[in-house]
Amino acid sequence: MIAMVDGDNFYVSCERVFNPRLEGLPVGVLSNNDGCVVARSRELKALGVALGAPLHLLPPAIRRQAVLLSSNYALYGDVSRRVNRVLAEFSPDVEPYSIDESFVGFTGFDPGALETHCHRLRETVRQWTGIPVGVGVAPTRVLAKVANRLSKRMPAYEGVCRLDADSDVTRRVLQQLPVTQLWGVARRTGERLALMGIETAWQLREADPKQIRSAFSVVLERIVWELRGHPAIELEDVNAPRQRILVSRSFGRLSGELGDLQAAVRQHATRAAEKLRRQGSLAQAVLVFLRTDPHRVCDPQYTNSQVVALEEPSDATPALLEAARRALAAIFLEGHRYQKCGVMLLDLMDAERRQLSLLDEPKDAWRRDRNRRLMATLDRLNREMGRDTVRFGLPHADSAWALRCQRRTGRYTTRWDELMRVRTG
DNA sequence: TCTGGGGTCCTAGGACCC
DNA sequence: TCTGGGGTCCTAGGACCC
Repeated sequence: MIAMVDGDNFYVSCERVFNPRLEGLPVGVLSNNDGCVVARSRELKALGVALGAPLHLLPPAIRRQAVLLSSNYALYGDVSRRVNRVLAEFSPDVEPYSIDESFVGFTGFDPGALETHCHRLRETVRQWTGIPVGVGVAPTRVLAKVANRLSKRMPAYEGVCRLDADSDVTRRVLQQLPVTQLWGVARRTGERLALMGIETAWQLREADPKQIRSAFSVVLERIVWELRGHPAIELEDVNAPRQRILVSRSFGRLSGELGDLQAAVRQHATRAAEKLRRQGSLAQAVLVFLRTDPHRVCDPQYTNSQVVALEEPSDATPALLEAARRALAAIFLEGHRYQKCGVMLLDLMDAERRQLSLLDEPKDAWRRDRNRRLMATLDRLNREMGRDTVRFGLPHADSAWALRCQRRTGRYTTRWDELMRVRTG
């Protein structure tokens, strides 16, 4: 059996841990740039605010009534790690899946005692971290997701719901569940399934896996097997190195200035390089993209991207910055007002397994070693003394591309200075 | 005025090879 | 009228996730 554990309104719950006055109030957390609502407390949901609702389209009455906060990912990430440490007390097999969800394997545990065990798990997470979680237990991940959903919607379960593969309860649940509510089935697939007369999770479960595979894909076939209680989905290790690294942001306001774009691309490439070194990889190519604002239908639209290959695989910020600069120069057009740009690092490889070239000369090895030590020193300074203590190039003051996040609460668990605001603020 | 960011996997189809 | 066959690799794009 496997459990899916996930935080109730996770971002809101994190905020409430550090500000109990938010309990009982309609609270929302906003995306980057304070753009739209990405997490809602139960009270905010009750006011009819949809997930993803743009902030500027919320009725004034709701904006007055609700507490709307900028997102504070440093805080949420830290709380998430704490929750996972608690889960590890209950099983050696914890697989973090996203910032607010983890699978917990219970292979070899006494099936009869599982629910009691999960109730204790849930209470301990609440006590030690302050985060309320729901727990869904089932033989497969897809069913565990369904069970998790039930654990939150049906008060009778008190936060822990178990679904066995062939019980009457499972059948009734799946018969009432629209197929698009399943993990891995979204609108597009739902539309095509409806044409075949498959609208509930139960109907999908009863479909012929081979037929599903040929009409759709192996992905959907696996979901059929999982619904029947046969595990078919393995999770890739979230700690495995990423295969590509993307850093992008919408601008705080639109800009047509090359200088603004260059500054933003520099910043994104710098961040991407830090992520790259943290996971011990080298990049072989850099992609830069930019685009105008698709919501301004009257403005001329332009979107483009360019890949620049590096001369040799690298994790050195200057090499990546230079490639990004050239990529941007290749696609920048005067006369557009840009809304977003980003930098992607591609063809990543393990730094330990660099292919040595026959053409290498001693000075190449020396240069690489010097670069490596320079980057390591820079990362250490920025880690210990604060981000951007040492950086390449200067930031623009009041940059057009800077994020708006005026409603952010303190990063209480990772910044001493901001923790103090709890007491003084 | 104001609409997020960062990922993965799979498939189809083209290029290329012998 | 009929114009090989089989394989690999790569890329773009679709679909999905949180």
